[in-house]
Amino acid sequence: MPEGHTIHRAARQQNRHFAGRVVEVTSPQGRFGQEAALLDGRVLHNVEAHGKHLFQHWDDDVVVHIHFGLFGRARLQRGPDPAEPRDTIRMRMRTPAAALDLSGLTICRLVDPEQVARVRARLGPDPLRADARPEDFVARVTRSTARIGTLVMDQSVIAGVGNVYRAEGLYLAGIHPELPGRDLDGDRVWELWGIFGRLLADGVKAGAIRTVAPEHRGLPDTGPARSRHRYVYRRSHCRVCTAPVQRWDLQGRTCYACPRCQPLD
DNA sequence: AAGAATGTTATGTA
DNA sequence: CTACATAACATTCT
Repeated sequence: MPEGHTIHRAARQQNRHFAGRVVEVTSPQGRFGQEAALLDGRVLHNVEAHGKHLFQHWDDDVVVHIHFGLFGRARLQRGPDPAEPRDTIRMRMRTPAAALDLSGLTICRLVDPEQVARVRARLGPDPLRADARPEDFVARVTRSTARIGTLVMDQSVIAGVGNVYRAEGLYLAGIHPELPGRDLDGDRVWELWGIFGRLLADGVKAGAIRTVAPEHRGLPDTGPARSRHRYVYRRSHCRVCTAPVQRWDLQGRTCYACPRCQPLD
């Protein structure tokens, strides 16, 4: 589930329900061990997202670094008596008003501010952050011989884009994933940045990835219901021109493109 | 009910 | 130094 929009949404949700409060932290199966005990009863100050990374800032400069990986999920329950945690829960945060269960995480560790800086130094600009420098993205792309389809998935090039946004963003830009970055005009790369920014912001708002523009929603759609809100991702036919969608492996991930709307030139 | 999936890193190769 | 393949790890859904 998680691309950048999910992580920023989680940060927003945690700030809304837990920031500024004393939080009970538990690790039901002991999967977050003594570290949960260390956090338990502290005040959570602020939660921040950079790309797909989440940083919880607790009292005394204690920071929890979280990464959702492919399977990570955050489930919120309102009210004073949440259901029993299921056995995959890594960390449960709780106040009298709400409980949040985190599962499937690939990273969940205590770090200090220097380690936070080290992680963030490896991340490229995040279109959802005010401090993003889009020119860094444009420069990296236009200088690289790597294919644009692999560049936009590289978190040091742009932070927050995953496999769905890759497929849909490149589709909207009319760029074929196999094109080398350096073959693209700077203008088109700026445009691509804008598209990712808009898609990610929409994703945060909607809590789901829905990329189809209003003018395309009325088109007849033969695709399965689950891909109704997509142009090419996991579709057999292009949402707009109905050409068969190409599907192939790129760096171990399935890549999708419409050969007609995304010409290879 | 096996298999695929909105992810990253470490390691080896050319 | 760059690019890319592979394996390992995480869990849920169909």
